[in-house]
Amino acid sequence: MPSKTKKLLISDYNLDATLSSGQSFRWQKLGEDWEGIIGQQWVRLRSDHRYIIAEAASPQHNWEWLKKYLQLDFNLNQAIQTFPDDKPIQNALNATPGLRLLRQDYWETLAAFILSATKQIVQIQQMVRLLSERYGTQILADGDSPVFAFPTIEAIADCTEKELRACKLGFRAPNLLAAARDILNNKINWQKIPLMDSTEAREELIKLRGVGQKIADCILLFAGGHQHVFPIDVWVERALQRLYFTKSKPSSRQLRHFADNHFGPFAGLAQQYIFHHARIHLKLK
DNA sequence: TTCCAGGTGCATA
DNA sequence: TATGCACATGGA
Repeated sequence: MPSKTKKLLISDYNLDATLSSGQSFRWQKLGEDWEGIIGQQWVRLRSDHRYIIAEAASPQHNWEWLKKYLQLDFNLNQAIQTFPDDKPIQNALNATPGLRLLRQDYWETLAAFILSATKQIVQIQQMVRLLSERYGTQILADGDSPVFAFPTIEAIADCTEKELRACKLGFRAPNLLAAARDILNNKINWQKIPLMDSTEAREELIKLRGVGQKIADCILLFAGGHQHVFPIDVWVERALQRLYFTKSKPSSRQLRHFADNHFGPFAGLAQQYIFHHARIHLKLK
């Protein structure tokens, strides 16, 4: 029977850390609950040690969309076994057990990370919210305020640069606009990206103005599920230097090489642990 | 007031 | 290949 609520069995799933770790920008914590938007669905989540309790705005025939987004079938323990046995990564693991990677929509991830350039996470959330309120469609929700899906590619492509700047995007506005229009004009092979290997997909994504390796890697990891991809941002760069290179100051090229060869097949997950650890626990800068 | 934020693109040497 | 800088906006 379709139901508005669902009890999902979990183990080692740290919902708080996962939803607040800078992968997705559409979640809000209200008391013990998380309210968020996944595609066209509003959902409220709450977790204890053994379950995530989900509540949707309308009765659901199946919950695969949520299971996929949360990656409930991902074997975290097996992935962690492949991590290097060194202090830094083990410390990051111990600091936030159960941190996971989500599997998000390609377009929304691309757009959000185009907006992420030199912005704090709270400000990215604000830009995404403004864009959604103004150019997304309203969706059914069971909370206190109206909720909007992230705007479609077409909706963004129809905007003017001025309208996007009015959503506080600043110099990111022309980049987001060009990305939407270039996708619709087939300037890049957008439809095939999910089928490509990571190298090919990255080459395709960085054809977009405002998308370099870091943003492309976030899309590959958070939307594409390319587990070995290791995005290096300022936090991760500082953390790697602090944790692994105490005596020398490696160039960003050397760091890139180190990251690609040190963390193994689930390097992307290792990156998320390092990022979260650096942001929450380490006094970097 | 000043500094800086999940970067990128471009100029310069 | 490496470094420096501009690019908007808002919070600390």
